[in-house]
Amino acid sequence: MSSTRLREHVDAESKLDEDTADHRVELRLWLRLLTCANLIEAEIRKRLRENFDTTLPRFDLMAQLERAPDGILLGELSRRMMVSNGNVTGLVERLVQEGLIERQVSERDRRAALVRLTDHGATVFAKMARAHSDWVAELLAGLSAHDQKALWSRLGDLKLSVRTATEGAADAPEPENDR
Amino acid sequence: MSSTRLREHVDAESKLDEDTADHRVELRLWLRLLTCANLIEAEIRKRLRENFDTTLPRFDLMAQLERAPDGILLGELSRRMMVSNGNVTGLVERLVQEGLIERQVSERDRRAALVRLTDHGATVFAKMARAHSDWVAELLAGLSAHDQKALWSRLGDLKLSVRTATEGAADAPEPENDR
DNA sequence: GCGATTTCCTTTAACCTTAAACTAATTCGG
DNA sequence: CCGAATTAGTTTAAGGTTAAAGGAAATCGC
Repeated sequence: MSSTRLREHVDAESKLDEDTADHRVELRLWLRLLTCANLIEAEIRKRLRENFDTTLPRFDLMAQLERAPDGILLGELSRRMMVSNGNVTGLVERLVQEGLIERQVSERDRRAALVRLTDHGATVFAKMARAHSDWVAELLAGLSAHDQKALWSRLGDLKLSVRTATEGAADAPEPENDR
Repeated sequence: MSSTRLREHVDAESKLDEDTADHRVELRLWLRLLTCANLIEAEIRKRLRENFDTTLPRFDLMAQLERAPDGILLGELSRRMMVSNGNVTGLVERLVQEGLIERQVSERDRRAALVRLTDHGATVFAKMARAHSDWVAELLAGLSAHDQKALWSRLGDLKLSVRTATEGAADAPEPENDR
């Protein structure tokens, strides 16, 4: 009844204090989004470790290579994975060590290096990818197909909102990981 | 016209191969969720670094302390932050070093240690929290209030789905970060 | 051609993160 | 009381991550 209850409806007032707006709704939304992503990610990391003795970054890297049978440059790889160059250097090093991928210095540009899955790597990745896919489906099983599509669509809006707010004056195509 | 176009409508067939189901929809949803979370998180990390010369984990830790003016045990802190004990040990070490928080060994249990914000830490955190809140609102500004609520609600379903799939036989209350 | 610039990648220093092993203090069962 | 089990934190080893600096090769502009 008192003023605190009323304030929600007094647009004239709330618009005036933009500098002190609390943004409660946005914060809760962001925290929940983060919680969801972290829960799923943690579970997938755990299962990758337990079942295949590997990590999510290595899996992600191999997933990129699987889509590029002819190999891919390190720079392009780091762009697609949205991580730094130095990061890829280390990941590639370890995966080569494990015999899952191979590096090859480019003929026409000796700065550049191509990486691709080895046969063994492709075999291993196929197994991991199937399991990974099943796990994700299992974790999302509580949502109907309709809900999944609705959520996907709303996340599309969110992605656009973030990109718009971030890319100040840019208009770069940007990597599309999720179509 | 051809069979590929038809297949989408042939339920009898798709239900039969559950073992080889491709889970395309679920995978795309998960990838998009991850992309959104990563975009926002990366931007916030960047701004925390540029504006306050700090990191997201430190900010998160201080946010927990701000909600517990009387201090909090390290174990409880690691539970609320959903990270390992050892992780908290290191973060606390650095924040103490910076004079933003203080540690105090418990009187009644000399294994346990309380941490709380220093006055300086509280002042600094207040500034960071306001900025952080504004940033999140800015990034989500492309969504109407209605869309935000709808997304929040769908993420609630998702969270439940993941928790259900994860907590095999458990029934723990679980920390609630986003209410 | 050739110096300046750009591009591709690696290295470095610092931090975050975890699982597993460990230390020290408390509590529990007799 | 005292040994066993539990609990609170720390340490360690390994890895992921970044920004910034650096090295080497290619390209650009005259």
